[in-house]
Amino acid sequence: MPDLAGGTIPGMDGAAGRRGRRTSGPTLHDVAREAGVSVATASRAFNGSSTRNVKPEYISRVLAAAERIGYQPHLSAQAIALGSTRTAALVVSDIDDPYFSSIAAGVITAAQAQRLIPTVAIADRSPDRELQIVRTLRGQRPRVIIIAGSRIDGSGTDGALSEELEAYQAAGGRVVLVSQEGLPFSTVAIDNGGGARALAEALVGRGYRRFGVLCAAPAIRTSHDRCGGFLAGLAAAGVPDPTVVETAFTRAGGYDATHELLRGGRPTVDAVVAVNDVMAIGAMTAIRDAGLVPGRDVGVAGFDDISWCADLDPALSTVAVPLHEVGVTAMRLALGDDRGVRVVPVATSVVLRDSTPPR
Amino acid sequence: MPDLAGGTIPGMDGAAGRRGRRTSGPTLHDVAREAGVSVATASRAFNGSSTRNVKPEYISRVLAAAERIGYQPHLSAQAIALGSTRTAALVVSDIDDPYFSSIAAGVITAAQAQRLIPTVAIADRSPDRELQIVRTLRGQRPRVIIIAGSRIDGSGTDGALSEELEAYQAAGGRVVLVSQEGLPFSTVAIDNGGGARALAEALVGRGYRRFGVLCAAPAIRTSHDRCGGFLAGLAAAGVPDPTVVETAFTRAGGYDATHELLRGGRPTVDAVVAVNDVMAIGAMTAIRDAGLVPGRDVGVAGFDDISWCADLDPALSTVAVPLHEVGVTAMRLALGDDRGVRVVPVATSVVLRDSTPPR
DNA sequence: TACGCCCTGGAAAACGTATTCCAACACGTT
DNA sequence: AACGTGTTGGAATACGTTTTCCAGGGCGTA
Repeated sequence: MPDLAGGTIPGMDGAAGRRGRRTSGPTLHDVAREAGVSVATASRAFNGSSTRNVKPEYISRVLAAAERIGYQPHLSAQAIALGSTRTAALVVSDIDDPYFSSIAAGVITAAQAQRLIPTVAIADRSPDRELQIVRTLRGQRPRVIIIAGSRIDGSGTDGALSEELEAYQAAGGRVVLVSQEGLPFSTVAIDNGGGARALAEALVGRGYRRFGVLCAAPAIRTSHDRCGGFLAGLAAAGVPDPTVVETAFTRAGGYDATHELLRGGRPTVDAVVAVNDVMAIGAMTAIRDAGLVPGRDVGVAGFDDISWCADLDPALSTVAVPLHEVGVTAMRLALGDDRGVRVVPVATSVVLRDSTPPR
Repeated sequence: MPDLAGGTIPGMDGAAGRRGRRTSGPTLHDVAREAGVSVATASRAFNGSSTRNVKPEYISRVLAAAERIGYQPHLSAQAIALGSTRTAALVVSDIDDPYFSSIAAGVITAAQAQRLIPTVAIADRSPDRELQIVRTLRGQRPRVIIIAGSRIDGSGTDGALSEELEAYQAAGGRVVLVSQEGLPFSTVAIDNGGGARALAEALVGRGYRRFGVLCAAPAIRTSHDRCGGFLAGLAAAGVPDPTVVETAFTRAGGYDATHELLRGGRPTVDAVVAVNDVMAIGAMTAIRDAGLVPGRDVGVAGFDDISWCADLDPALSTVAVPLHEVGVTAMRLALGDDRGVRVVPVATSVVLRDSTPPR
């Protein structure tokens, strides 16, 4: 097919590429030609190379030409030439969960502030998926990879994941984990244990004694830590062992477990405490469906302080985690000069509202 | 500033690249060498080029070599060679808002299913920011750009935005807008007007007559359409004109406006209807803060049916929008064969719950 | 046995940008 | 006026991949 030279059908393909290749948009060559300078000069005009000056007149001429033909530098080409991209990868379990979307908001905002392009992947709460994602992520050559999942201990993929991340780091990448201490990478460590412990003390202080604790599979680190902290707090306060129910780490899990807990008709617990807010919200609905009034008949508390806790009725008692800040911190940690593993603690604070009135 | 190359101290950089350039990870060359074949063959071994076969033995040898040295193809380099990337860009106003995070979940999931890399940008509800984002997005050369913002009419940037997107499309990109009819691009059109109209009829059917309508600035298209639809529905039902209050398109806006509306002590309206759920949630809280009971004293309704509507007390009446599906549809539309502008309608449906009991 | 064809591997070019190296030039000093 | 120095533009090369083009080998047919 020696069609080239556009001789065939000169209509249609207008600005299309030299060799029939569908080239997308004007290139630096085009700008240079338009401005009457060399590509080298054009390139320098944009990102004024250190150690080199380009005559102001040329700069403005190049900039004008670029503006005129609508040039935008090809980021992939830059990445190739420079040897490093300007993308930052974020892996979350489920972007539709307010816990993750708040963290994501922080990460993305921080990334944009650094002129980085944030990419986000959803792992669907599956360690296998997470591993697979990280693997393909490496092809992207992002500057940083931030993983805000629910670390699952002993999931079998941990070794492979570490290995993958290790290789990524060896190639110059930066890894930051959110709330997943235990793997050998920099981490934003949410004080889950301490917060849960403080919550236990606060609730005992308000007169609660018989607790139903809703936690997820013990392999889910976050749940494990929160649950453990809460139990420790109870023990320290000399309160008898609570009823611990294991369920899914979701709103539905909270609903189901509470439904089960309340089966007998009259409640056997003073309060239901869930390891996160969405579970607690499910619990509140289950309490209502059982014909009881959350807060009055059964106290309810969660964890995270997602944004609409205060808009519930009764407003939900919880442990506040500065999620947005967690995201920003993760990004800052990833971009910091400090190579090597660092753990940045993030404090949590108990917020008592009407869902756990004094009793 | 970029770390002025460790070139001075020759120690340190171990596995670094040939010319001191900080090369990230093994390349196809390395794989080829390791497998004892040429780069061409190695490349073909991975993505078995059409019109070419490579001997099975070589394929497995290459794959084994790649596995051994932990090779991942450099996506930027592929993008350069192929002339097109595998990224899909999503622009949202605020990822922390459940409306957008649900749509984002749909878009991202659909993108991943197509092995595309989703990038997301946050426009912070600012048209200027949005324009700026789209501009820099073009440098990314994404296959598709999906914009789920709150189109703001007459914001002054509309022309420039269209121009930018037009240029992007001309270069082979695909643009899809979510719920922003009016611009000359393919759109997933949420039936805001129809849904609002149906809501009006349903509420009138339940006995409500005096409405307080909370909408945002008329320039915000979504708000405008919903508000207009609701008023039309009321008019059609022969109900007297409601009190329309203009406020911010957020939870705080809903709260403030309702607070104002209820100032006189005894409510002058039967129901408060907000143009989205987060505003309605703010309204419910304001109603409570005024010493009234939402649902019983004042009906409340929203729009979107974000996930926790049913967990509120009273459960929030609203107009359901299949947000996840909207995201998926946007992606499908973007990837479809069909060039040219298409508008895919998405139906909405009224969901009456306890926040608007029969009156 | 010779010819031609299909098949497959390798060398080289291309993608768009940044940068190194070289040449040309202006300017100040002697 | 000659020389050195500092500055600036342009050609060429590199980045990692895909793809084209070319050459060599195996095989069937005449």
